[in-house]
Order: sequence, then C-alpha cells, then structure tokens
Amino acid sequence: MPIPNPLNERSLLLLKVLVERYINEGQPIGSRCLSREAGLNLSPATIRNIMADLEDLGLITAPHTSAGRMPTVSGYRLFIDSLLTVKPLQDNVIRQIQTDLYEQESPVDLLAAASRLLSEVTHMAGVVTLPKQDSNALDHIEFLPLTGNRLLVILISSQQEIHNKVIQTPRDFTPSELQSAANYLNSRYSGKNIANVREALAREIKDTRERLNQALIDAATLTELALEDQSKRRNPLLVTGEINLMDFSELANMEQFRPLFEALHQKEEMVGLLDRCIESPGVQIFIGEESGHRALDHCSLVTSTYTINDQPVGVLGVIGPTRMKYERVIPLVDFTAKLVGAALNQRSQPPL
Amino acid sequence: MPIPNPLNERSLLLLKVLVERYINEGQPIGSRCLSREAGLNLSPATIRNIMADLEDLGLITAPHTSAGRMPTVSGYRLFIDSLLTVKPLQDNVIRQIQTDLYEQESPVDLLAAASRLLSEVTHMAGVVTLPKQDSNALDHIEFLPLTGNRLLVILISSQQEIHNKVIQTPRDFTPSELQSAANYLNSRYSGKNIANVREALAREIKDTRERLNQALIDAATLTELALEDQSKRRNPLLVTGEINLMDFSELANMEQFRPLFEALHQKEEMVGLLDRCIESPGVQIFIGEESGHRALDHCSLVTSTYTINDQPVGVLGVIGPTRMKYERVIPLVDFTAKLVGAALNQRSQPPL
DNA sequence: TTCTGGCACTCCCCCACCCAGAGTGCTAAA
DNA sequence: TTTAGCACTCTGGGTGGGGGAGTGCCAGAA
Repeated sequence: MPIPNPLNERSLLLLKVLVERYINEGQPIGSRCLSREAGLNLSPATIRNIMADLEDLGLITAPHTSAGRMPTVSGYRLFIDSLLTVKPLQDNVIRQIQTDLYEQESPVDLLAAASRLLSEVTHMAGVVTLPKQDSNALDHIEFLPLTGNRLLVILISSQQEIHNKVIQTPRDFTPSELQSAANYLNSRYSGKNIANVREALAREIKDTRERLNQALIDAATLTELALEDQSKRRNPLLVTGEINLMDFSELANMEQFRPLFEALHQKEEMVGLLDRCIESPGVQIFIGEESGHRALDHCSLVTSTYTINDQPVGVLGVIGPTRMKYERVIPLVDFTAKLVGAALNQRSQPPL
Repeated sequence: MPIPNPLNERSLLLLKVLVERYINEGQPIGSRCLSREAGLNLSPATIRNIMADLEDLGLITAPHTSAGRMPTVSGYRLFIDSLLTVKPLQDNVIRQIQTDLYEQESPVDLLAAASRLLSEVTHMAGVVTLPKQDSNALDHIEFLPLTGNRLLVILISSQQEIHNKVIQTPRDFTPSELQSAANYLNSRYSGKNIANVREALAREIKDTRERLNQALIDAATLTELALEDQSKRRNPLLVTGEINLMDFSELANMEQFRPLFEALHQKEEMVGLLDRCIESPGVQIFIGEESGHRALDHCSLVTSTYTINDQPVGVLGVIGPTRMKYERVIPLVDFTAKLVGAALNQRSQPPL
C-alpha cells in the first residue's frame, strides 16, 4: 500500500488522548505533551508526523502555526462514536436523581426537577421539553360555574396534570346541565387522546346538530372551547443553569454568550431542534455546528428521549461547551431520561 | 458669608447638565463640553472652578486627574430629588401598556405581562413581585375526588386566581360529604382573608372536637390541608429582560454581569429588597450602593407599589445601570403600577 | 469680586517594538 | 521507521514614547 498509515490503531490512540487532554485543559495540545502522555514511547518528532496526518484527515486543527492541535468537529465525532469509554454514574448522583425526581408532585415539577438536576450535576445548562400534548389522554373533566356566564373548566390528564381554564359560555347553564355534560364526556372520552377527543367532538357537533340534541351539542361545545388552546402550550421548554455556561472560558465573553443565551430563551428554535431528536431513541449528540444553529456553534448538545407507555413524548438533555466531559454527560442524560419516563409512567394509573 | 458659593442656582444647573450628559454619553464630562453645553456663557476655566466645588461637596468625581467628572451616588440623588424634569409618557407607550395588560387572562399573566412591558419599553430588566398572599381572600373552594383517597382541591381567590392541589385524605369521602363540606366552607368563609381562614379553621377544629361534630372537623381538616402550602409561594418574583443589561457598557463584562444575573435569580434577596419598598407609597429609587446589595452596586432600581383595594400588595419596577434615563423610567414605572392595580381591582368582583 | 486666558502638569490610551516561549515542519542521520 | 537538530513562525507580555484630553493654578481683565 502506498498510503502510509491513514488511521491505524496508534493514530487513533493519539487522537483519543489528544481529545481527552484537550477536553480537560481547554488549550491546544502540543507534540511534546502528547509524547509524554500517551505512553507510547515515541519522540515528539514522531508524534508530529502522526499529528500532521490527523490534520490532513480533518480530525484535528491548529489555531496557528506555533500552537498545538485541537479536535475539529469530525475529530470529536470520531472520538465520541468510536473511542469514548463512558464512565458509570456515581452512586451518590444516582441516589440524588432518584430521590429528587420521586418527591415531585406534578409532572411539570418532575420535568423541572430533571432540568435542574441535569444542570447542577454537569455544571452546564439543562433542557427539557414538555411532553407532546397529543400524547396526552383525557382523564377527567369537570365544569364549575362562575358569575356572568363564565365557566371554570378543570381538566385532568392521564398524567394527573391539572389544567384550568375559564371560558365564556354562549348562554347560562344550570349546575345540573353542567353535571350531566361532564358525566357524558367522562363516560365517553375518558382515557382517549386529547387530540382525538377534539376531532370526535367536532364530528359530534356536526352530526348531532341535524338531530337537534341540544344537550349533546352543549357538552361538546363547552369541551371544545376548553380544549381549544390546550394544544398550543406556552412554554414548551424548561431551561436551567444557563448561567453556568459563563464559567467556560470559550463562552465567557459577551459576543459568544449573548446569542447563546438568547437562543436558549428563544424557545421556538430550541424546541424545533430538540423535536428532531424525538424520532430516534437513545442518546443523541450534536457537536458544534452540527446542530445547524449559529448560536450553538461552540456548544454540544447531548439529548435523550423520555417515554410514556414506550412512546417517546419528550426530549431532555444538556447543553455545554463542545469541550465537555462526554464520558460523564452521556450516561447521566441516559439515566435521567429513563428515570423521568419511569416516574411519569408510574403516575399513569387510571384515577377515579 | 465667608463660604463662596456652596450650592447656588448656577452650580445646580451645571450639575443637572452634567448628570444629563453623563447619562447620555456614559463618559466623564469635561469643563469644555459643559461650557459649550450649559448655555451659561462661561469659560471652561470658570466651569472648572465650579466643578471643583461640586467635587468638594461629594456630588461629582473624576476617575483620574485628566478625565472629566461623573456623578457620585449623592450627585444622582440630588439630581433625582430636586433637579429632574420628568418627561410625560408617550401616547403609543400608554396604549401599548393598556392593551397589553387588559388582554391578560389571569392575575399572574397580568403581572408577567407587566414585567415584560417594563423590560421591553426601557430595554432594561423588569421585576414584579407577586401579591402578598395574606392580602388574598378566599372566594370559592371545591373538592373533586380522585382515586385512592386523593382529593383535588380547587381554590379560587378573590382575584379570580385558580389554585389546584391534590391532597391525600385521611379517609375515603363520599361525593355528598365533599359537597356539603364545600358548601359549608363557601357559605362561611367566602370573601375572608386566606390567612384568617386558616386561623379560624384551626380554632374550629379545636372547639368542635369537643362536641364531636365529625362533618365539621372533616371539612376544616380538608381545607387546612389544602391551604397549608398556599401561603409559601414558590417564585414570588418575576424577572424579565435580564439579558438587556448586557447592552450597557458598564455592565457588559462577565465580572459585573454575572453576580448581577445571579442576584436577580437568587429571588429571596431581591424579594427582601423589594418588600422594603412596599411600606412607602409611590415611586422609590435606589441608586447604586443604596440598595445595600453588592451585585447592584452599579445599578439603580426604580420601583412602585401596586394596590388592591387601596392596600399595597406588591412591588414592580425596573433594574438598570445607574446611568439610566430616570426622566422616562420614573413615569413609566408609576403608570404601570397604577394600571396593574386598576386591572387587578377590576377582577375583584365577587363571582358565583 | 468674579471671570478668563494661559500654561504647566498629569494621566490614559494607543501603537510600535522587542523578546522569550512554545510548537511546528523539514532534513539528515540512526 | 524513528529520532535529533535546526530554522522558522506565531503569540503574549512587557516597555517606552507620543498624542490627546482635561486639570489646577495664577495673573490679569472686567
């Protein structure tokens, strides 16, 4: 073979050591350092040759002539996909997550706690998307009359989440009318997916109108009003610990940090990015520009989906500098996602 | 009088112009500039003499020998208290606030909108404390049974705020028991201050126990459980637009910005500071170190209380660099506080 | 008595410059 | 194939000078 040694075991080992050290130090790694560190008994000059090869392959790069090398995105990618040795989670972290998650009352509290945990354990930023609404089933609905044709609708989802909404009703309803409307809806639609319920109700309103069953129409109309804005949620993303990112030298200047911070709070974009992860199960990683968002160029995103009844419904993860300790973050995100799913499932017992 | 001219009209005018210009430019103002700007037809040399006097009085200071002067905290204080000419709010701002506030559904939404408005209009950070709970009256309470001795308590306050809580009940209750408990509580305590209700209930549990009226005890116990953590709220402070503060050069470095950001999110301290404002009505201003919080040393805080039924219940305001346009911020905060109070009062009609 | 022009002085900021240090690529020898 | 040596490059810190802005003070004018 004419090609000398494109990617043999030795150069991969050097790449691994280089990435590891760079993640620890945050500064370009030189040949001397690597020759000492790698335990290969090679002189710096030899290392330099190999590094030149790795640079040709686009795996590492030097910020300027007389600096050491640092990994490129491809370098990180290769490192993560093939070279990384993950470290098991520490026992106390496991316990912390378990106790913290299980003592939360509502699902939203649970997810907020997960976000907080992710950011605290990693000292980076934690992100959690709320479950997709269309995966949410209706458990129970109740109407409570207020003054002036206003009605308080209480909606309990199968996750035991409680939603309130005050609606303006077209006419005055008597308590017994409301009661029978609620009874009808509960008996017929409890346990059904909320999106489906809306569809079914729309059909019902249309079908029944012809047969002039006013009571049914009323019940359906009320519920339709109540469910209306249930689908579009206000803040479908929980971000925690953004400020931690200021501790990393590569992000600790205003030009880097500000757009990043804004992107994290510009929830729509982030949700779009995270939603892409929901398709494939398990841990997913976006390195630097891979996310396609300018503000995240110097960041990596480690995510995993969490499931309810084996259906992936949301995504959680960690955002930090590209130079993060993947071997610790990956198992953490993985474990947290699984535990969140387990905790959510546990709540899904049919009530009432 | 031996003292030459400690604080005559002329030196006050110069102080005013200096502060105004410094607020605009952000850089120390020299004697030449002031001589041109003040419209007094005085030579720079004369101005210099007066400036030396003002410096002796501790109203202005020079960062170094050959720089101009900038106001001290006392200088700002004198400026704000005696020299400031407030500008009336612009019509479109007034309209924006009105429409924005009145289209909010719940009181919390309203306050969040107020915080957002304050930060957007000023390009600084908006802060709003939630109303003191003990000012909140009970309007209506309802019990909804769930599975396994769990009970959903729905609590509507006189501000039409809706609180949910799931409680674990000591025993199983029948729907009619719950209904009569709710009826009893609503007829007896509706309109009463929540803190007082708790006290009254505690008394009632004690008194009634002797007479063995189990139904009453049950009702009281349930409500006590429901109200229990109603008093301690989780996030009694809404902060918006923190990131805007990065636009101001004096805060745009990590050493300044980070502690500031953390202080804003370390809600307890901020709430403590803001609660001090609730005592005195109208607009209050803390300049720089006056707040007594290290992180706010380079910031000013302009606040006002908002009232429900003429009782001050919360505080809202703006945090920004000491060098802010007080003549615009003060009327804005004032107006917003009044409008928030008005909007909240309007909701306070007794329902049901 | 008050104001002003002049002058010497001080301090910051910017720029150019140099130098040490770290790391490289290349070449020739082991 | 590996290594030692060497010339080269680039960064970062330190130094030193000059321009600019502003001051304080003094003597003379109004």
